[in-house]
Amino acid sequence: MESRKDLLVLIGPTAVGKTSLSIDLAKKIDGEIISADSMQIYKYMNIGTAKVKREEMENIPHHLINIVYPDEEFTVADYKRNAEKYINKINELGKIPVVVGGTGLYINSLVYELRFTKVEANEDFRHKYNELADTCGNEYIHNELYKIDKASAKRINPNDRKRVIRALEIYHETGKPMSYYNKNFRREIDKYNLVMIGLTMDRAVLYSRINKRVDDMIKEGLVEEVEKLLNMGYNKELVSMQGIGYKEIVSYLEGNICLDKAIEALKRNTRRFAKRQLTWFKRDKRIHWIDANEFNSMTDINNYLISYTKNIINLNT
RNA sequence: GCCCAGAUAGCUCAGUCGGUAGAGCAGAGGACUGAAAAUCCUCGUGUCGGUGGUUCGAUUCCGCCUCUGGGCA
Repeated sequence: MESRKDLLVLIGPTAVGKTSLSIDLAKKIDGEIISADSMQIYKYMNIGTAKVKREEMENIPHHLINIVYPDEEFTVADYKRNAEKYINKINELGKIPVVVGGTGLYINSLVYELRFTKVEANEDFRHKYNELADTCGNEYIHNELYKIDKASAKRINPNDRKRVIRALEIYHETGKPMSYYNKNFRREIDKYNLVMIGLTMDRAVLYSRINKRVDDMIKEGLVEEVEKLLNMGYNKELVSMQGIGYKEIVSYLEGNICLDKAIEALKRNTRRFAKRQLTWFKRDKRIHWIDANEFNSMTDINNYLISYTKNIINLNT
C-alpha cells in the first residue's frame, strides 16, 4: 500500500493565537508552515493582516505568504494547487506540513474533494449580470438561474448575487449547471494522515483580544501602511483593499469617517469575521477543538497537541 | 436651596389619548465549490428608576423618594 502523506491543519478564528502556536509547534515536530490566509498572500499588506514578521519565524519556512501583488488575482483554485505542491514537497523532505490559517474555503479546498470546474472568472459576464440585477432586480437573475439549474437556485439565496452570478457563469461557459459539478458536495478527502486542530477560546476573551490587537495595529502604523498602498496606486476597488483593516482606513483617509469611527468599525468587522470563521469550522466534525484558556502556557498546548497528533501521524520528536 | 427636563433592551432613544412595548446600533445563530477578511439569510420579554394613590386595570395620570443632565441663586 502506498504510504499516505501527512498533513497537520491548525485553524481557528482571527486573533486566537494561531501564529505563535504554529511556529512553536513546527519547531518541535520538524515542520514547515503553509499559510491558509487569503490576505497574507499579498505583498506590502503586513500590519492589517497581522502577518508574521521574519524575526518571529525562527527559521521555520513559511509558504504562501507574500506571493502576489495587491492588484493580482488569486483564487481558491490557485491556493489549492500551490498548497498541495508544498504539502508534497515537505513530505518528501521527511518533514511535517503544518497548514495554518483562518480562511475556511482555502482549508476546505485541501481537506474535501473539492473539484473546481475549469471555469475561470469572466469579468465581462459578471459585469453584465451585475448591471442586469441593478436594473431588473436580484429576483430576475435568480429566476434566470432557476430556469437552467433548479437545484442551485434553491440552494442560493436570490440576494446572494455573487453566487447567483457564479452559477450562471458556469452554465454560460460549459452548458452544464453548477449542480452537475457538485455531485460529491462535501466528500472528505482520503489521501492524508490528517490531523485537524481547532484553536478557540471564550468568546468574550477573544473579542477583547481582537479589540486590543486593532489598537496595536494602529500604533504600529496601519494608517501609514494604507496610505502607502494608495500612493503606490492600489485603489480601494481591489479585492485586497476590501480586506478588514484596509477598507475602514481607506474610508477614513477619504474623509468619510473620523479615525475613531474607523477604528470602531474595524474592531466590529473583525469580531463579526471571527464569528463567521467559527460558524464555518464548526461544521467539520474532524476538527479536534481545544480551548486555549484551559491551558497554562503555549508549551502545554503544544505538548497536548503533539500527544494527540502522535496517534495519527508518525512524528520525529 | 429652588426651577425645568429626563430615568423604557447591553447602548442611544421612540412609544403607549390607561389594556404590560419597538427601532437603530451592539450582540446571537446559520449558509458558503475559482472575489471568501468577500457575499448572503434569520433572530428583539425587558423589575418600562423606587414607592404610595386614583382605577376593573398604571410603564402611561397624580404624590413622594432616589439618581442623572441643564438652568437660577
